[in-house]
Amino acid sequence: MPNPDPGRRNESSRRAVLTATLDLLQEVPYARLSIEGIAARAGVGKQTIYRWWPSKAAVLFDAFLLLSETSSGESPRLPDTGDLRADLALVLKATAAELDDPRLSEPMRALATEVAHDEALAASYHERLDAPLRDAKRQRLRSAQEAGQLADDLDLDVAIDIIWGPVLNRWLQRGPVTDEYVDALLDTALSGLRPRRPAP
Amino acid sequence: MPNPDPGRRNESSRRAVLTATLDLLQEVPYARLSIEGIAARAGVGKQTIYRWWPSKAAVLFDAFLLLSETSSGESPRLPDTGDLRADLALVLKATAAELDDPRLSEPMRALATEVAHDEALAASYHERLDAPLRDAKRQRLRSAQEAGQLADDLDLDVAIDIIWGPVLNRWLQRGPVTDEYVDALLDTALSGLRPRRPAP
Amino acid sequence: MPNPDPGRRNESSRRAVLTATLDLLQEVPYARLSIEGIAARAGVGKQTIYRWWPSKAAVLFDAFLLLSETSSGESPRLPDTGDLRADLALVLKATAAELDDPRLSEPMRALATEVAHDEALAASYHERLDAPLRDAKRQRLRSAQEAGQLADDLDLDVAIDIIWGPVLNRWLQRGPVTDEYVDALLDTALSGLRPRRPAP
Amino acid sequence: MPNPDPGRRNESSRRAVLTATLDLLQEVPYARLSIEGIAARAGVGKQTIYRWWPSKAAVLFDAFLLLSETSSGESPRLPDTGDLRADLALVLKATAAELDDPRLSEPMRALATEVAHDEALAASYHERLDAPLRDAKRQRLRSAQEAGQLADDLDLDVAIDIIWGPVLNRWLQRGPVTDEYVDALLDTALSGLRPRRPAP
DNA sequence: TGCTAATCGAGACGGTACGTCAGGTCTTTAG
DNA sequence: CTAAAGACCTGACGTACCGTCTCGATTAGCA
Repeated sequence: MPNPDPGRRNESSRRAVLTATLDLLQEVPYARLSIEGIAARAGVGKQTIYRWWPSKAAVLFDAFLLLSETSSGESPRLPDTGDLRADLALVLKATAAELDDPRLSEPMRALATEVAHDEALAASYHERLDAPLRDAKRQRLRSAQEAGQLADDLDLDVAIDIIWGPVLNRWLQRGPVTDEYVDALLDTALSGLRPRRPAP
Repeated sequence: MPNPDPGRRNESSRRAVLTATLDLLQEVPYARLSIEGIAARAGVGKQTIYRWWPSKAAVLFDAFLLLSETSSGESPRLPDTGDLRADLALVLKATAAELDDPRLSEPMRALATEVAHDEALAASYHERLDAPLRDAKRQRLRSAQEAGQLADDLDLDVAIDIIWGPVLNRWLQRGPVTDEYVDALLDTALSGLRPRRPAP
Repeated sequence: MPNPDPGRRNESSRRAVLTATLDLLQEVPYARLSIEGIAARAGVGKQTIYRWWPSKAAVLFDAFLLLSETSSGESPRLPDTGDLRADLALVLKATAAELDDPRLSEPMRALATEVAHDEALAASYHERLDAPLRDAKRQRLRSAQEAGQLADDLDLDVAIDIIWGPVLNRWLQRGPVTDEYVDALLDTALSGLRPRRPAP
Repeated sequence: MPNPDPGRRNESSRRAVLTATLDLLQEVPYARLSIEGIAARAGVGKQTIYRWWPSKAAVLFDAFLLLSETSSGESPRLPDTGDLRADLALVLKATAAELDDPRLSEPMRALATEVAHDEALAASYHERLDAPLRDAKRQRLRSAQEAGQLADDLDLDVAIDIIWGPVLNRWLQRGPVTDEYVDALLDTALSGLRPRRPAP
């Protein structure tokens, strides 16, 4: 059941709106993205947008959802070669690359900032976008934990924050997220800030 | 000389604009903050705002600067009792408290999201707001490092990101930043994700 | 057979539309009367209206027709007591009263102004509504003429215009149509503007 | 003092709006005349119209006023050759010609129908447009009355209605207003409907 | 009496215009 | 010369209706 909405909603209009949104985000900054502009580009009446989405942010969210579903399978998984450090580096560097690609990063930036201002959108974001990803990350970490590569008493959600939080935060503050940064981050996070005890 | 602008700029108008901005942010979400609204509240002509600030974000930035200067001294310092863990917990929990107080968090949220979208503003932000804070943090960590409480080869900037990044990220995504979270984060970050003692 | 339309037209829907139109005209000014509003009030699909009427004005016209048929018999007649002056005063004062009653005057005003703008509607108006009334008026005047109360060479249609034209015109321009006005009008029209007896 | 409005109203914008209104009325029926269209044609922001006029009808009224001031002097007068019948015929036929010229008749029709629906506009209409004309008509009739060409006890306002009412009414109902009609009307109105007493 | 085609209520759709808000520029008046 | 005030053109907002177009679900005539 791809269409959760009742009524006689026109699927092709829905797609037109979402793709128009994504297209426009490549051309104008999010602040200049207007419902009117989306409707015009999509060849759709404004009312059709207002009928099905409560806000510009909601359109953006669905557009981003469309993008995510297209780019990846339904339930994402992290690679698991047995080498946690390598797997995480791979994923983080891929993420960093996405964050550099305007096709993904512009909608993402817009979504991130809208989430910061909109409680309801934040709930949707966590439920539909963040949770599946976080599950995949947790699963990979648990696998490593079971292999003895992570501390037994490690809080995996905190661990996820320690690995991904700095990257996202740096990106949002428009700092460069280089491969070197990822490597340094992973080394530091995995080993911890304190001195390791020298082997006796 | 806190006023870098030459000419016969009217300081009382400047203050009126900035305080009006902060006041309004307590009443309306940032998206609905308008130049007209600020001018009206400040009892100032619109042109006076356009004359001295290039954008709404710039006004916001100066307003936030005013707020920071008021709340703390010019060069902030982190407490240094010798107990790094305790000092960091104190600071992070204080930060978490500020992030819960709308008087600070609303302008902060607005600034953070504007920074994400505006390269020029991001530069100002890093230079005028982030850098001094980061210096203070780095200094505290260096002190700990010299006391042997942190690894000798630790990259202090990465360490700062690992400590503060998760908190800011979580806050921006509207997750609760509790004292428990801060404690768990600090424990995990300081010790690292890997087991301290590899199984023999 | 009052229903000239062939096919399987639903008479109850027709009535519902027309009475909804009349009802709404008591509540909102004609300019704000909408097809959607009529359909909703009538409990009828919009298409049903568009199927059977070419325009909002056509609906109004039929609604007015319904009103006229209800209030009077099919072929109206003017009273004929032999006293022309009295009969005309009676009729004109009754008309003035109707023009003061929103139940009739609102649809009437709407119809009159639509007629002014719509050639086709004007034709229908003259054929279906005005002609029968004018016939009745002409008949009454002819009766008076035959009784020697009106000039032999009088153009009855012009006479009708001289009697009813000022009243309708005054009403449309929102001037008060009082009994006194009717009396003065009749006296003046019947006697003419010129002095009856030229000075010797 | 041609500009009764306070503030810094831009006279050229005012003129542009009014002439655009008149121009558009030559191209589209009044019902299709939109504020948006006027603003676009006049090269003016919509807000400028909404700032100075309360409704589309008010714009129309001012436009018509402009037209009237242009076509005639400030205080209009009716010709007075001493021959009342001839003077009235001249004026009425000129009026009939105007009513046939779309340049005047379209705004006039629109104004007449708006007046029918809008009490406030009707007041303005009577004060600013109807009254001066009616004064001129009354003055001409009084002159005739003093010359003994009209009955001494004639109510001049009723007389005006009897002469002009039928013409306006016929025009609004889209009947043809021919010279023959005017002649018949004048003859009948001046002499009255009743038989004249034969000279003894 | 059952078939089938038109009609029905409902309402989504691409549009146009509404009347309002704000953006950023410009002009006017006062100090 | 600056500042408050606010008119101006522009563009987007979110809403109301337009007239057209599907949708099942009656429902009425003919077969």
